[in-house]
Amino acid sequence: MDERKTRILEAIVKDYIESAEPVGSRTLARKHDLGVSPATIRNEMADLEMLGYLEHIHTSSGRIPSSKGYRFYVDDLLPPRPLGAREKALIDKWYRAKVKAIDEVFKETARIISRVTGNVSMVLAPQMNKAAFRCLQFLPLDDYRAIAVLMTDAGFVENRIVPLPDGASFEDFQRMARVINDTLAGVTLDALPPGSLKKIRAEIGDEEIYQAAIEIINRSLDNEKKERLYLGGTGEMLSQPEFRDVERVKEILLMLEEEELMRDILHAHVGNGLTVSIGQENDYKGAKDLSIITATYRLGGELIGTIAVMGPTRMEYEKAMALLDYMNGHLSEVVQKFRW
Amino acid sequence: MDERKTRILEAIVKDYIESAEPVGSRTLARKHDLGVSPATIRNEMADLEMLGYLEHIHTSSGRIPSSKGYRFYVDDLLPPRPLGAREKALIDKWYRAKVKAIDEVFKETARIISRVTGNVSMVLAPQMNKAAFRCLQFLPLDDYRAIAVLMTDAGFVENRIVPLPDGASFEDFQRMARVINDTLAGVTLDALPPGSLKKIRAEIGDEEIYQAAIEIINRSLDNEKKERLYLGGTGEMLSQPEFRDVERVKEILLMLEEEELMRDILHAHVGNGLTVSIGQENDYKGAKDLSIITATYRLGGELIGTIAVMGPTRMEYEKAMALLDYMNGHLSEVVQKFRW
DNA sequence: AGTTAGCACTCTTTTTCATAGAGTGCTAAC
DNA sequence: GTTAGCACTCTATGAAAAAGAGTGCTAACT
Repeated sequence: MDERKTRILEAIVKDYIESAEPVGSRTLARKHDLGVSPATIRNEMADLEMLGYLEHIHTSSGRIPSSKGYRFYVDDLLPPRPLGAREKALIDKWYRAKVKAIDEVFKETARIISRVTGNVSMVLAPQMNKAAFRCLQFLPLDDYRAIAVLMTDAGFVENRIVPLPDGASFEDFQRMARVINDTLAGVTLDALPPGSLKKIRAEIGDEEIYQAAIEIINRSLDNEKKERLYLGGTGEMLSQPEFRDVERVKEILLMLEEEELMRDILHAHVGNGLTVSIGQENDYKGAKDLSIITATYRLGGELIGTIAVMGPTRMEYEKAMALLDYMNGHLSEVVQKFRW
Repeated sequence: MDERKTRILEAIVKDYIESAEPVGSRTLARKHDLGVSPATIRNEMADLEMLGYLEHIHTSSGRIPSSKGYRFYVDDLLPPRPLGAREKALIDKWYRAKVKAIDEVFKETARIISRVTGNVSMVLAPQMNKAAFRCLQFLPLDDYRAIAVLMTDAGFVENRIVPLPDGASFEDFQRMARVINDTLAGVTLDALPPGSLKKIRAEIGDEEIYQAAIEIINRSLDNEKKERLYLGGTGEMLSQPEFRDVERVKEILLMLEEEELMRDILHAHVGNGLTVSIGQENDYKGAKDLSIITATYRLGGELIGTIAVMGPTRMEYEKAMALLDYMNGHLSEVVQKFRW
């Protein structure tokens, strides 16, 4: 990979990202001032194809970048470019206007991402079990039931209706809450230390109430393991010429509707900061011609959520990465603020 | 509209719903045993077109039903058919397997509807302000803040972080909660009787705490006026031949992403029980070639939510209506159960 | 040895044209 | 009132031709 090959590859990737059309040697020579003739470019292209950076649809159409080509472009050619001040200001303004509740932060984040990039965006809201336990309270409902309200570090409140076991009174539950609060304060929900359960059991005494307590904690965990997924831009996506085929669109929409699947895909891609996964590199076979960029946000060093862009491999990586990076910082900050 | 015209119109609508192709006289005569020749059918078709029940794309293609044609079909020709026992059993089973929390009832309802009808489905979860106030509680958070938990009749719990005004203690808040609970129990949130506010004010005494109380109630209302909208089947929809055109699909997806808009559309269509709105009849211009069927569910006579199917005017009305009717009853029941 | 011009060849896209098929509308006969 | 027949219209389909873009290779050039 000498200097010239690099420049030509870069030009091809850029052109293709812009035009969505296979790039030929002549056009390339005309548009970019590479200082060599189309013939030379053709030779270089043949080399680049041999090396696996480019692909050929058929004998006589221009080249398109392969996954490897994009990979090289993203890793070695893209200067990390921060988002422009104007865009930042716009985003901040949008947030201020739209966001009234914590839920909406995620929704609007997804919206902004899809608007700016023209692709599908996904936002995984913080997982409760990754957040630390803060406090558990009960509210009386009637003689048989109470509402358990569970709060975490990240500003989330979860509630659940729980039946009172026979013979237990609301006061028993209050006591149970006190014990649990004392024991679990600050503990991460997905890693309850085994000792703490024993301690709770000992403190509570009554076996039936202890079972109820465990039940509540487990139920909350159960539900919250499925973090909320916010999707945006399914309509936007159709502007991309690669989705002119309705069948393909259908496949993708069906995929997007499988929340479980999308969560799995996002989890698989989580890394440190920005992660780019290009075409073939994706594990899921329905995404072999898609690229996924993810960014993760943290709270106190602990990973609690993910935002992502998904689009055709021919994607404006630079823009998407800069945006994701910014939104990520933003989101971390917002979640931070909601911490108490 | 004599007997024969009616039969012919019915045959055309059914054929068109099934095939999505304009229906011609010859084919119609062959498939249905109408006892008359194609020529007669042609004459009748011409009449039906004159009367506005049928339409013509161009001189020599078969007829397709107009909005008026569908309307006649739906109103006068469709026998109200309940859902088959097998389907019902399937749905009930599905619910049992999938639904673990109240949220999921709505999500899965949307999913079932879109699966069965092959169209987009929408479910509006109960509005809090249509439900009756049940109880307000506070949980201490830190020295400056508390969590207000608001519960309603319909089984929903809403929480919100509220700052304690200067000089107020948590005990003041507890007292305030007591007053509010006593005063507002059973009152519908969107119609707080003016007298009750005065009463609360008098009881609380302290002006600042009173303001905080009002603030909390208002904020909750504010947020809950936007009931949750669950969407399903955007992928399913693409199986319909009328959506072979990507541009059209894009428009619809963009429309569906506008939650506000969708809510408005649903609200506009709400009636008693099943409502069918066909093509032109729709107010929103992006839905002029779509039909929307809605059903509303109630709690104690009060309307609290809506479920809907949206698809091309060429829709299996019979199936969709039967399904919606069943799901509706089901949902009313579920919400009822969650009542306390 | 690297670079370039030239040219034959390939493959796609677009256009044109002809044809087949489905359907209508009208007239005249039943 | 119903039907058969027929001319006419419009669409869909497919073949063939032409245009366009691009490659790969060879030979010439620096």
